[in-house]
Amino acid sequence: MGNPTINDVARVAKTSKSTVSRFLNGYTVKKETEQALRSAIKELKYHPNVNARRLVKNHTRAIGIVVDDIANNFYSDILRGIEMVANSHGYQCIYYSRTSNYQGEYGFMDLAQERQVDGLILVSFLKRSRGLIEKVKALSTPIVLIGDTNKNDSVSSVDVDNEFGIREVVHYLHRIGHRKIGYISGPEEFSSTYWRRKGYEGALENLHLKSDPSWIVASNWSEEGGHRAMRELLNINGITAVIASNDETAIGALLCANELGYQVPLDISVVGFDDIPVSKWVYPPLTTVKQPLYQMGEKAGLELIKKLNGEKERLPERLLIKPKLIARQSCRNL
Amino acid sequence: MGNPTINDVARVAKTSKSTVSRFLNGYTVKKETEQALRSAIKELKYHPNVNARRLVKNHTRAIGIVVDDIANNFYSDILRGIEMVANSHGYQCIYYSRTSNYQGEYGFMDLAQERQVDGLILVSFLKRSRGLIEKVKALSTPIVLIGDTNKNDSVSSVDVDNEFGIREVVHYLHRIGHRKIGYISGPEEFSSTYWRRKGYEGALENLHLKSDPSWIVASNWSEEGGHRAMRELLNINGITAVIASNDETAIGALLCANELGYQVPLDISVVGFDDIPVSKWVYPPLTTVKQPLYQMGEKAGLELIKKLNGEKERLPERLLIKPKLIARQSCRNL
DNA sequence: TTGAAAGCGCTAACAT
DNA sequence: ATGTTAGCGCTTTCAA
Repeated sequence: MGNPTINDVARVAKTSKSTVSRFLNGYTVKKETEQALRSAIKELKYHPNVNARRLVKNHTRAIGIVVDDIANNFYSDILRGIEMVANSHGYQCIYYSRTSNYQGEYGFMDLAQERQVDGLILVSFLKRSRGLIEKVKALSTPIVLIGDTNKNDSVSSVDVDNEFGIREVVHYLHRIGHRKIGYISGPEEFSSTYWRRKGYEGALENLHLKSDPSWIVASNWSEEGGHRAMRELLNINGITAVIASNDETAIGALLCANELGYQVPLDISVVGFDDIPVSKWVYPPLTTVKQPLYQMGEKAGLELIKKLNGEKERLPERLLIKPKLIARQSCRNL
Repeated sequence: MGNPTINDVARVAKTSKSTVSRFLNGYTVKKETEQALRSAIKELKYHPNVNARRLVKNHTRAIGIVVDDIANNFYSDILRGIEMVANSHGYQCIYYSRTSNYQGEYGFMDLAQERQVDGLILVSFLKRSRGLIEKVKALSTPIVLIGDTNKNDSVSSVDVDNEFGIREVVHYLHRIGHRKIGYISGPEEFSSTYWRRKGYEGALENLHLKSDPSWIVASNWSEEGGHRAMRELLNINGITAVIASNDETAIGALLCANELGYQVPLDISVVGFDDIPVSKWVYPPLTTVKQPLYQMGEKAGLELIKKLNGEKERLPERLLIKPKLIARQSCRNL
């Protein structure tokens, strides 16, 4: 009735279960026993029971990836990156969706504590609470964070260099002649909002460009939000460009400009952030900053695996990956 | 060094491990022992080892969800639906990404065979090969399919009623006066392409509308594809509406019409299928068919759980869920 | 209500 | 190269 076990295999192959186990684990056995083993396994349709193995080995060769919401496709490429390196190192990925899980916000910790996974990667772009960080540090399981990070957390993390990204944009705009640049900021619950705005302000200062608090308007990162923000910004006399802190907002800004009779980029330049797929389909194709999502996943995965292997030489604790400016057609060279 | 075990708990609570186990599994123990147990567990930071439990119980209370690509966000709501019912029945979800997994196309079968999960839900909208179906039927693990299904497969499945969806569209168009309707079909590797086209052809016939092979043009379901297809369709004399078999294609069609100087819906009506988020942002907001994704996930999850519980009364083997027409502004009432 | 003991399917000394 | 044995951490009879 039950599934065939290693004992059954041993029996039909006329050997002992240790030999079966050794064979299964890649140790060499005599040619003839190997033959017998192979045919026994085939005949019985034997498959090892990972639960038994995990119990004795005390590791799972699985890593847990916890996201706020599995149905949020913004992570997609990050997940691909993690899976890629995890698989190529013999690790399986198990996803845990934080919000949709009825075990609650910290339910993912059980994954580690109950020994379902050997390590954890937490991906979230929301600001992480002190409580979360403390809990995570108390865990004996190796862990790495993707997204909101802090130099002082003493837990490994990788993030986009948001500040750098926006700085690049400002410099680009400056290079092609813009001097009066507006900024549409994002929701405060995302840490990137802080860093991107910092990039904007810092770059203006570096370039000795004029700035004014009224040139920064907040939005909720939605298309409508971008639309509203743009309407305000367009009132500013002499403004020639606006930087939106994400693509949806930028698209809203584009639409708004259009409706109000402005031509982009002739009358006003706009640039976004993220490089979401639609950004190249809108009219005009949006100049934006491409997030190195896949690469972030790779780096985080690699870092976790190094930890799991107890390797000493590792990536910097807080790794910031530089995003890349994608110049398309939404900016005018003055 | 090692993690605390049930034995440690027994020792500090001055009782036996069987009692600890019973307590952990919800059996009642004496008031005092309960107290002792609770404080021992807390003191030791004890967490049960699921691998040991799974080994003896011979089930995992986990279901595997296998998708073609975890990074394809089209499934999102399906996953949400499955997670929802799975969690509320005490099951955990484990995701398995088929293509990105180096274990190969059938690697997901190990999930079941190695007893990592109690059941499997396979979601894919690509046509499934005979080989896959056979393998899956041979599995002793309960399984349900989402997406491409076949009445004769004798494996439970749920899918959208694609034929019904397009039929609704044709009837709607007919009701508002359209008589000459073009159709942009999709790639043959998706089973829905077949059913949707069947819906189009069947409805035309039912309504005694004229039809012509040249009114159906194939596309690859991309925006560019829709663009190209539309250019052809626009050459047809007297055509007043075109149905695209997905939203991206419909958006391409919209763009094409615009570029060629047609006004939508004044000069030509267009409707899509899927109701992807952008479809309401485009101009004009796209009339389309909303896929009951979340519901499909729920139904499939429920069906699997019934199987796992050995329940007799179950959903029909092949469950087709009706999608819903969302009338927005891309169709004109003639 | 509790404890003792057997056993889930596997791995890893240790011995041969 | 292989078999014997002890155990991984838990659940579940069975007896008390």
